[in-house]
Amino acid sequence: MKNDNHSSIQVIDRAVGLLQALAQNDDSASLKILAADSGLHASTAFRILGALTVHGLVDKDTQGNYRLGTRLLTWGERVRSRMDVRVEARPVMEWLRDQVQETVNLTVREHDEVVYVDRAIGRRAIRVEQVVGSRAPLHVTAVGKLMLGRLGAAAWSAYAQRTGLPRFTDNTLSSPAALVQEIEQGLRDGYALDNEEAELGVGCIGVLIHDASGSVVAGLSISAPIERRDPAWIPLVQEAGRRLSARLGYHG
Amino acid sequence: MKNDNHSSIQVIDRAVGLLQALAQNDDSASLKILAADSGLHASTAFRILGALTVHGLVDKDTQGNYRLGTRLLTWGERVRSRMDVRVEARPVMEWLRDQVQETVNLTVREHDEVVYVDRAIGRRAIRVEQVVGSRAPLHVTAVGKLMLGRLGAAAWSAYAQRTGLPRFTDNTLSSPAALVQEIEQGLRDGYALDNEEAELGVGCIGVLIHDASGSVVAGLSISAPIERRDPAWIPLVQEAGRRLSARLGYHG
DNA sequence: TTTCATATTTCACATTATGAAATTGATTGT
DNA sequence: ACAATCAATTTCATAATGTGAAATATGAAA
Repeated sequence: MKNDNHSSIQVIDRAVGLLQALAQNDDSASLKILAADSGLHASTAFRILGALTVHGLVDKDTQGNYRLGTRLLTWGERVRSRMDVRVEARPVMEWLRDQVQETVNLTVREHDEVVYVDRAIGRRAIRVEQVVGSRAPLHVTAVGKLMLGRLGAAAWSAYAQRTGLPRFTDNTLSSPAALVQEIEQGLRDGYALDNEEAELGVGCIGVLIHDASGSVVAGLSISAPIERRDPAWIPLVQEAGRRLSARLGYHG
Repeated sequence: MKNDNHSSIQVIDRAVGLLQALAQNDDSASLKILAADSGLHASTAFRILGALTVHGLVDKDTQGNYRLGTRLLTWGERVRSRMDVRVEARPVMEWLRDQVQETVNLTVREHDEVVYVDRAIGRRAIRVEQVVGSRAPLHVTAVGKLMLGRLGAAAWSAYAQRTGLPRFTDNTLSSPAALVQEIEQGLRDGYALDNEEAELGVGCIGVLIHDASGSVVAGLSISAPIERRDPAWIPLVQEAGRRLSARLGYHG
């Protein structure tokens, strides 16, 4: 390590320096200029720029000059929508909650689990409430099955193997075949249900939320005592999902 | 190099892998999960994430988990506005050209020069035309002096030393003191002039264009035969600059 | 065709990044 | 309150990587 800052890695410092130099020019820049701006030997700059290009952080224009690559747009959008999603979701969640008088949850996926990040609590005395910050495995939640669905078939089987699909109730989908069927159905329908799979007595209707780049950034769901859950709410959840995705710039 | 792809640098591949893992989780992620997703040893992931954090590509939330950092938002915005600026500029340039019947130019800065990237040609038979793709030194153009101005005082003197401020006409500002005075005036006024400094007989009025993050992304200017240039056009150029910046998301 | 500037490739080796092990800190269970 | 467990962080010997100087290739200009 070349300095007291023990969080320094020379190649990363150099790569970021090159990206900064690209960000400071308003158009594309030649290898010579980038090497000069970053203080690097041209062959070093050349190789680092090549590695960044392979990953889409840099690309080359038609004259062979370098510029910032579109991967940064994608990641930048992830940062923006992370900042936006809770703020944008609040009025939509309250709208949906007021339509059906039940709790509305906002979740995000973290690896094999959904994490409850916000909620609009239902107005009835007997209601479902999830603790913000709490988690549930993907396969036992409506939105978690959709999130898993969007990761692709290889991810479904890897998830099933990794977790063993533990049962939470008699209704939990515990075989890979049943899970795959449910996921495929949910992707087709554009919504999914939790039929007392996580907890007896609790039923959910969930949809996915997309950002401007089309990526899934969250899940939105109604949770209610199973006897009150009403299939008539499905279009309302889907409408809320569309509204929130649109607020995040998704127009797919 | 570990594979045939000669554009590979291991640390960059690893850093990008970690950033991708962060992008795929919808919320922040722990070190353990990131190491597992990326196949890296925890101490290796720890150091790489630390280096990325120093540069703002990653940050840690209040629970100590990692997430994509705001520098990516900034760079992503640079990519977006590069894509947008020419498209958004076209109607504004045509509007401005129609107001004054003279050529309107769009430029970007590349190191010590402005590059002409688009134009709306004036309608009079005798008119100023710059070739798209051609360049001029910053100090002899209206917008170039403003662009240099926004880089800060240290950059002004470095530029003067590096280039020697070559004279193009008797009107070129060739002393550092004269250039500094002109730059400061332009930053105060919110526009700058080229008084036959690049070419005898040609006068310009220019303003800077900003993107949503407040960065300068381009310059916009009218170029006319000096005897036709009219100070009454200054508010029109400023209005065109505001319109174009607003279209790019700037609200400052 | 020749010249020149920039981009790209090669390679010996100096320096960096690595991973295994140890240590520290936080959380959970008793 | 204390012990156990787990994740994060630090240390350090060294293997492997990234480096820069030199050579070569390429394309534009004269």
